[in-house]
Amino acid sequence: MSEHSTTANRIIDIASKYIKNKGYNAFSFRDVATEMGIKSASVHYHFPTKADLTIAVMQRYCERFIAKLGSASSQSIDPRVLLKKYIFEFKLLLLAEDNMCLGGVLAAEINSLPTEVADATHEFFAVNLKWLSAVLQRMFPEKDKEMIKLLSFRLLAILEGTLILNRSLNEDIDVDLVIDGLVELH
Amino acid sequence: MSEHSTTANRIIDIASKYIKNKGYNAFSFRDVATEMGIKSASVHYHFPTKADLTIAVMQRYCERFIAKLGSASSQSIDPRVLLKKYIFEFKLLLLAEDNMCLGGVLAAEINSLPTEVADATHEFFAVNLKWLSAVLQRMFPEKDKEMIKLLSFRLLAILEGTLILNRSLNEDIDVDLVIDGLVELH
DNA sequence: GTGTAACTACCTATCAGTAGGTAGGTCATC
DNA sequence: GATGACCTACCTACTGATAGGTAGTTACAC
Repeated sequence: MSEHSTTANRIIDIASKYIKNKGYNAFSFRDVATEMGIKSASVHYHFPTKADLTIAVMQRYCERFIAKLGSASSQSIDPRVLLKKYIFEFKLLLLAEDNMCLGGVLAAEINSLPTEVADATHEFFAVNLKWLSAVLQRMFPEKDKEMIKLLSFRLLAILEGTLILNRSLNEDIDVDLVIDGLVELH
Repeated sequence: MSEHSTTANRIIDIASKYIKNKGYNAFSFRDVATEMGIKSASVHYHFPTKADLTIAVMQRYCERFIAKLGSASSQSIDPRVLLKKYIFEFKLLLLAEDNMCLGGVLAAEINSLPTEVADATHEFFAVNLKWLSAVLQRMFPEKDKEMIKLLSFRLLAILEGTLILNRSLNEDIDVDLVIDGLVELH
């Protein structure tokens, strides 16, 4: 559980927006500081390095999503409902601001990221795939683990791919539409 | 038809590798020049600005792909064969070096790109979708244009999404596997 | 209740490094 | 002698980061 001051949280808010928008390598402490109305040195006070700030952004992003999702294995809830919830929260939380996912942006830049940031990005996707796999396995108990892994991978790939395409084509095609009928078929 | 000297072509080769790897904002003229064994000022001689160089990279990338694909509407070829060819060339040409697509990397950074570069990225995906739509329409003549557009979009989204996920998860899941059985079902 | 130490949240000023880009020179080839 | 392909040398702008200072707050000792 990360605990940040209100100022630190505002910094994370703004940094999050900038990273989603421009990527890790194109945002700067000065960007964030200027929008905050403080100096870049003061941002360093809250987050010593750029990597520290980005990790904090990614951690909060990840934590909030998991908190919303809840347990993937809670037997009381229909996995089909859980899957719908996943898409719903993905759109609501992760795509808030600029219709883009932080994980996707950082993943594209992964080879020019500090290792700790790259690890945080890796972790984000790993957590997502784990959750999805648990739900899909409950939906299709007859399928083997490899197949379930592939289905989760495909699902997440479509989500991230849709965002990338929408962004570069200036379109706004709904992920629901792109995913529609994909899972039920199997 | 872009016509470049051998030096210019080598610069494009190296720049292409760097952009795929690190993205637009994390590669520099000095990177390219050093690997070429020349000075960064000499790279400016061939490509006045960073945007010019990146556009040249993207243009050659796009041209080569289209040249390999051939016409999507040539009635003599089974569209199913054409689609297989698309995936084949996508893997062979576009993913050469670092198993990544230039379009996907640039798309993620699109809001921090010079407009001309953003336009070239847009163009790349537009061309891809157009080609795919033509082929899919021949495969499914009964489907309306909107549905065909959606199917093309989904296909390309999976491809780009798979690359993004593979990259950040350090996996190497084959796009064929992720796509398998997707088109035939419809 | 005053003195003082510690802490928080900022500031100014500055650093070394790197970015993209330019001006002007050299030199071989045609 | 013009051109192409490079060079040296340099510029300005910006990057992430650090040092050291300051005002305001809180905590505790006397």
